[in-house]
Amino acid sequence: MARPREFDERRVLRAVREQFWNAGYAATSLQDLMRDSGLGKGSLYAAFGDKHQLFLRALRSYNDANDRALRTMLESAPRALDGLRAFVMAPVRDATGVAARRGCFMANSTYELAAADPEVLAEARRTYEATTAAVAECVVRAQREGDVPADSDPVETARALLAAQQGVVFMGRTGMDITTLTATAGSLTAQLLPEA
Amino acid sequence: MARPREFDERRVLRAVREQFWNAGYAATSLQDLMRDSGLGKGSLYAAFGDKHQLFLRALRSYNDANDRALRTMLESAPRALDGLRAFVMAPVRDATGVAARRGCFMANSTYELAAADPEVLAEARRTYEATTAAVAECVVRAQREGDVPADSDPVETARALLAAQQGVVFMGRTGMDITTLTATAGSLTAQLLPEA
DNA sequence: GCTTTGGTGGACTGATCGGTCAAGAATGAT
DNA sequence: ATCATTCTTGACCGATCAGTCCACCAAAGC
Repeated sequence: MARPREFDERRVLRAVREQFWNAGYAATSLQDLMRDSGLGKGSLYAAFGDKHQLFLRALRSYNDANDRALRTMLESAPRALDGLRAFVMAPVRDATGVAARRGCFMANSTYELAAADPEVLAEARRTYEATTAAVAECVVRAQREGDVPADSDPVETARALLAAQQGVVFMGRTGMDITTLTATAGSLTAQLLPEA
Repeated sequence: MARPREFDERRVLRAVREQFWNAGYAATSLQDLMRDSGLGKGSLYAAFGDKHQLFLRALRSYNDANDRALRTMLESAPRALDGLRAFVMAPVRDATGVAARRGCFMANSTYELAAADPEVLAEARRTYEATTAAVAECVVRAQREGDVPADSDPVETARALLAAQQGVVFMGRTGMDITTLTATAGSLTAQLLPEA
């Protein structure tokens, strides 16, 4: 029929996501996106719509990938309690501290845009509800395994763990050194979850 | 000597801070600042320097005011433990949820700029170290009053409480309804601090 | 090999950005 | 009243922005 696309959509989305993640939405220009994706303006617009739609595409794919990874991690943990601990400690998993400074793409976007951008706000809510649900499910398993008190509310516990995790993400964003940050995350984990 | 200023510097800083707080740095234009402050471009530049310097001025004055308010609150608490609880619950003090959605000016700014702006990063570190110190001091008092175990490290405890508080701030920013948010904050407080 | 279809990339546009500057206005000093 | 000084205002600047558009081109069907 006609000329086929010369680019891989996923590759483009990945490049674009890195740029938005590093610099934020407003501080990323179309020139940056063209450079990183290797595409011209016309191609970007034809394939993804305007800057805002492209951003949402990148954000959603990031969240979906994250959600899948989280569920895999939680489900594959030998004991559910280990999964919950790893969840809170996830922001400090990179021992160099680079990842901690970079933060979470969704969290960064929420802070920058959620107040003024309904679509980003909706995506934030959707994502954190999905995360809460996955963690709550893991809490239920931990209760079955006898590691978490049976009388605690799984969803409420999940929300507290998520808030704690995001607190760690935030402290990382302030440039706190990774050693101190890891200690803080560990201290939160120890107090919010039963000891082994 | 010469013509006196027609504006009150603090009034201008307050107006400017509100705008930066509501919209963020990049999304605030000089026109917005002129409208809200009532000043012309020339006056703003003569009095505060460029947009970035003006932003830093607003941010620092916000942090200083916050720090004073925090210390007053902590010191005037009848029992130090009450002060610590109030610290974690502060983000949900406004029962309408409006304040929770708006978040914290310093946290918003950290997420938007700290990765790329060394001055904002430095201000973030300075602020959170000051906050940690104030909270740690209050933890020491709580230990003296017998409400917090004497063997826990005050600074480490303070960092965990700060991270938890910022986690609550973040959840508020995602638009979580104030009732759920308050429950989450309460649940964190209950687990991180001894019951009354 | 010609036509058709859709992808590509860069020139172009109008708007808006942050920042400068000069001319005028208001004041205190003399 | 006059002058020196500082503040105020808005016109103006170059740069950059997101977004449009079109000439060109590559591939598939005939």
